[in-house]
Parts: sequence; structure tokens; C-alpha cells
Amino acid sequence: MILDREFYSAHATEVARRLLGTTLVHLVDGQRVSGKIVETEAYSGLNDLASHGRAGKTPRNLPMWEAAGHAYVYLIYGMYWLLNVTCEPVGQPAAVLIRAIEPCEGLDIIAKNRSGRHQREWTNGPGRLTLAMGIDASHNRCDMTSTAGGLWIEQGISIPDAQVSTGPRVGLGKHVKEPWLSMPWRWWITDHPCVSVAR
DNA sequence: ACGGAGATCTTCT
DNA sequence: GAAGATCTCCGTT
Repeated sequence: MILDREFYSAHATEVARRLLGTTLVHLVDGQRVSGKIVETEAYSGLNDLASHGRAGKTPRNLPMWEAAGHAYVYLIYGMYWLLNVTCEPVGQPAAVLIRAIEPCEGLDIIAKNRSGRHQREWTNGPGRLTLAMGIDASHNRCDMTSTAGGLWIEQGISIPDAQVSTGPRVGLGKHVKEPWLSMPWRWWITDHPCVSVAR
């Protein structure tokens, strides 16, 4: 069952929690390439200095303001594509970064895309998983609540709170403070071998 | 295991 | 013109 727009309409921190255990699917030449989401990060609001949405609308971050459940894909460090899913109602800049997955289907394709690396390093990072699954700029603004764009997320297994860890987000400038909120910003499945950063 | 540096280029200041 | 929601390679321990 494909996650619908209502699933993504909550606050980004809530969506980040609920995405743990769901299945990210990319249809490649009719073949399913998929993985279980095991690590996420939320970005939300004009007050979130770590978010691309902090300074208002720009050509790049426009998807963050639009309808929930769309892909926001952008290039970082001139080299890597990072996949986000937009959240919250229209008009509020928010998205969840998919930071790590556990490969499930299409292992032959994933292995080829990550040839030469150890299996443990196929998808344990936001730049690595897009390479592994073949996700790039062509998926930007794709509607992930339908199969039409070839990229979506399906309901998966439920992860109990006892198996969930949280912490500050990764890779932000040292001067960027984590905004206070009742929910944390980074989520992962405790002790899962595919998360990008243990701790 | 851990640490540092280079790669590479778009975006916004 | 500088920084960036990262990864890989190469060095030393």
C-alpha cells in the first residue's frame, strides 16, 4: 500500500518518525529496486537554520513549499544527489531527508551501482543510497503518492518506540543550532547495521 | 580504526 | 566568492 498525501501532511519530525520501517521503491525498467528506510532527518520552517527553507523561497527549494509527498532532490558538494520527501501543508517549507535504507529488492542492480564496495556500504548514507537505487535530478518534484513517476514509498513493518533512537542531525555547520522542539530531528532504528552514523 | 584532504559544481551572498 | 543535509581514498596508528 502506497503512503498517501495525508501520511506526509504532518510535521516533518512526525513524518520522519513514521517513515522508519517503510519501503522506498524505485521502478527501473519494470523491475523493483527497494529498501527499508532505517534512518531519517527532518527539516522544517523558516526558523530552522539548517534547512534550505530558512531564507524563503528560492528556485532550488521550491518543492519544500508545495504539496506534501513530493520528492525534493538536490545536488550536494557538486557530486551527490540527496532524496527528501516534502511534508506539511502547502505554504510551509518542510521535508524529510532519507539518510539510509536496508536493501531489499533489486539487489543485482544495487550491487552493480555500488560495485567494488563492501555490501555494508551500499546504502548507509544519503548520497550512497541514491547512487545505489539510481535516484537523481530526474526525480525532483516527482509525486511519490502515486506509481506514475516510478518512485514511491510503501507501508512496511511497524517499528516500536523501544527500537528507535534519536539525536541531532548530521553534517551541519558547527554554528548551526538545533531548534528546540517537542520532537527530535534525526531518527534511526537502534543498532541497525545500515544506519550512516552509529552514535 | 581513525583522521585528513580532495573531488566537483550549484546555489545564494 | 564561499560554503555546502557527502563520499572516497590515502595516510598513519
